[in-house]
Amino acid sequence: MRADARKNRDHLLAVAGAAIAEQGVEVSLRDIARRAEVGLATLLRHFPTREALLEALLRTSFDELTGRARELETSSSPEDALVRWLHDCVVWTTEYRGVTVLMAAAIEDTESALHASCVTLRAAGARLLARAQEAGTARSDIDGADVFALVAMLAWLGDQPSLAPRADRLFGVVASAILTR
Amino acid sequence: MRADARKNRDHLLAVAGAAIAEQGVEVSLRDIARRAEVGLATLLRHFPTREALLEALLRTSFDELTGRARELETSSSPEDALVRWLHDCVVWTTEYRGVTVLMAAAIEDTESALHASCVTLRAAGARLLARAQEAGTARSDIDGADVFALVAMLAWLGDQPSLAPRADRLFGVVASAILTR
DNA sequence: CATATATTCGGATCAGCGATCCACTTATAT
DNA sequence: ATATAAGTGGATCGCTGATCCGAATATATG
Repeated sequence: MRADARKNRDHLLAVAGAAIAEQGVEVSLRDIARRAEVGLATLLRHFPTREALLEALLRTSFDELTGRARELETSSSPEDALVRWLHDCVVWTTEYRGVTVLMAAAIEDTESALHASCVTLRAAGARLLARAQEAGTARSDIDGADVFALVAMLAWLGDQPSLAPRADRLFGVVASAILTR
Repeated sequence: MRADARKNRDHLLAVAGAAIAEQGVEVSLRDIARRAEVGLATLLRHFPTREALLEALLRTSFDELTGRARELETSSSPEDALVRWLHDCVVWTTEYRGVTVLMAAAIEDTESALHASCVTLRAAGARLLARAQEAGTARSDIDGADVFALVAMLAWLGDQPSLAPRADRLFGVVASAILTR
């Protein structure tokens, strides 16, 4: 990649991160391009879709979350590990208002730039769930896809201004439903 | 209202219902107007916002749901009444893909045409919850707004094609979390 | 260093959206 | 039959993301 292109790409990512933090993932791509003092076409060549832009922006976060899952797998009791990781996931999404809908769409769309990351995340959750289930502390009638859906639900809740104040309490309610104690 | 206007209004409602059933509540208003063989301006005069159109379209459903709540209040045990009504609410939203987001936005926006209906719905749920709480069969650390949020979460889940297959099972999980048995 | 060329850029354009304006039509009351 | 109030919808605005292509430029080569 040419040096000037690399510079534009990096700059766009930085600006996009700021814009999304302010306005959520549905922020106008034109706005991002304007704020980066770059043509819209330039943004769209580097990141042909909104998903592609997000994938580049969230790659680090995704890696951190899967790493966190591995870490908890050895450092905590199965039930604590599961609940803490779910909490980490939900908290993380609050930084990217609106990302949940895109992730839900991506996990079954193999063409989406976010697909692989979402599948990896779901697998990490499934491992933690299986561990708790083997220990007998998580209900056995749910699977990794259910956990992914539950996280998505709670994350979506946090995205809705009117419902967000309930997010913490309802996380507890849902967590208590997953555990068998 | 002039007779021709009334006719247009009714026709628009019928067409809008069909269009929304096919494409969800985010269907293009221009499309609805086109299918009704009417100018976009005409649709927008009868229903100045998407919320206003939905309000007219869903008024009957809203009334049915609140009526159903009253009915269950006398015909079923407190816990059955609560769970069945929640289920009715979630099932109902599946007919109007995407309506959950608008309802979540409307419940705190007193300007929204959907506001009153949402508040009424939340109150109906709060009554059923209180009844179950008094009977000691629902956890006491949640309130009507929490129930509204839980229904919204589950309804949203049903709107996401990739997560919808889990909706039934997770309804059960959430329901079991509300009840204290 | 000068030049060739492959890459990158972004203004211009397109079709779509909801919102608004206003000249025109039409139902209805007198 | 006519006056008038009510209703209509084409045209236009600013916005969105997508695409095209002539212009600008970084870089490799002579």
